[in-house]
Amino acid sequence: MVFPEQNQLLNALPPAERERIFPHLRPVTLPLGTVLYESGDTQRYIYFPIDAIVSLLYVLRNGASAEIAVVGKDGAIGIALFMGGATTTNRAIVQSAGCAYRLTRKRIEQEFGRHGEMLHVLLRYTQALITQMAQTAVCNRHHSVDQQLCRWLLLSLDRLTGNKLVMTQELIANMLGVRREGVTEAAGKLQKAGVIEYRRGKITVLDRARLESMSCECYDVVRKETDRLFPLPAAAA
Amino acid sequence: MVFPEQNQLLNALPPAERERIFPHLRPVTLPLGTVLYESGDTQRYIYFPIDAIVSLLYVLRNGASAEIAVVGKDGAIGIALFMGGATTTNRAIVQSAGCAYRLTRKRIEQEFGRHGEMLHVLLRYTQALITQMAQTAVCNRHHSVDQQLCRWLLLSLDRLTGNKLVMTQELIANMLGVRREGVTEAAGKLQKAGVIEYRRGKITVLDRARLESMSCECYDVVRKETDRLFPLPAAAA
DNA sequence: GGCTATCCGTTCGGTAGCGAACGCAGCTTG
DNA sequence: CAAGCTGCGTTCGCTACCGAACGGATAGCC
Repeated sequence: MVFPEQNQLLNALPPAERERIFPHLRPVTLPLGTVLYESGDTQRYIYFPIDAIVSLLYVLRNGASAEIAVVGKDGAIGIALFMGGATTTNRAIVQSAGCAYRLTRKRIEQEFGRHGEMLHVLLRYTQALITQMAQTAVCNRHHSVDQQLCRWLLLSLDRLTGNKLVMTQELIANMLGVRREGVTEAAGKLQKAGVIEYRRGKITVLDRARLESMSCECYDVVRKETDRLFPLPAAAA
Repeated sequence: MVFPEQNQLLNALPPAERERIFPHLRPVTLPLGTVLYESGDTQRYIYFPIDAIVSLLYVLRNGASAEIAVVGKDGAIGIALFMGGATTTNRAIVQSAGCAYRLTRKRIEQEFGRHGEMLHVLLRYTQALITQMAQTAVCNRHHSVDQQLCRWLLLSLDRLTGNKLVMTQELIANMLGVRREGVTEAAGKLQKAGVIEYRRGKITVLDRARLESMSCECYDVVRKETDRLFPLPAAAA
């Protein structure tokens, strides 16, 4: 079973707001490859993933692409709805199948207009998202494919349960904005080192600690900043 | 003379809010190289540039750096103050000397809490900033130094009056996150082509149209999105 | 059981950008 | 005027990554 509280943003709401909002949440299942919105689309819903992972992907005119940010149970898709723009220049595509709750544009605008905790939660999340995007920009500039693959695997791992990912090298390459061969080579090294096991689109992470040590600092920075903005209930109490 | 209205965000405010806010604005001059805040600093002010240009720069542990976004009279520095985080993981550094107006943290929080037009303007600007950061990430991945230099010159040019920049190749290299030699080479090509004139830290843009055509699509995308979010008074009327 | 699509491994030549190093011209300073 | 610093041009070897192409293995499907 899935519950709205499994999304960390919804979970951060006080009881009164939960009661008000949760009845309007609608659960949806998101198959792999679903496009939640396309660049320039007027977005209709805001999505709160539970066990799905969604990538914000930018696609250039020549077809080349790069991932801007990853969103899972830690966040929401459809920021532009309450930022005032209604559209963005990127694409939101389901990178790992799963389910999510969604809210209509009208509802989220109403809720945002109340200036309750939902507003503050969403704004704080937006800042976390900005941090992730900034880090992605720097990472694209300065770090090797090897390092970036580690970062990417960790980001995905954090948003799933278990240590298995379902993801072809071709798709990872699209996300990282590199060639498939580059991913093959980097993944090969990780496999030889015994850090992961790769088999026809199924990745098993065997040694997470090593993966973290082989990643660039970018993963850690984003993670620490997210933890700062959204302290775990235990830490907050 | 400088006036608050020269900043496009302040200019977008209705008369009533201007009357309320403008008395609290304090003009400051920002010499080249001034650091408005450092990564992790609790930010004290929000700045609205008039003729200064500020770069949001990310500095890696090994000293390498990359620009995340450029802010001039089209925006504000200190987003984190109203997003709820108070700090960010980047540095804000003055890239072109000039002046700005600033507001204390307390004032901007008060103003934000009123839920007036200022809130909406700042959120819309935040979305424009997100667009610019996303584009920077993709640009870092896919485009050549030559193209990125053009993009960068255009971004700076838009935030200044006239066609001259004061900026060494060394500094540009830091912003773009590339070697100084790379900038020298790219600038050399532009100079040979008669597009710019470069002389000891002083750049004169001779042929802006050519510069635009030699730039990657990134400049255009960001510009169009900014225009969409902040239509000029003429277009709005 | 055979066919086919998908997914991954490997190779090869080409190139953009890196790191390091050196030199030179033009401002500034004493 | 000499000295020095700053900003720019140039060079060389090196590496990571690209583009294109091919081949093998696996899984699904009829």
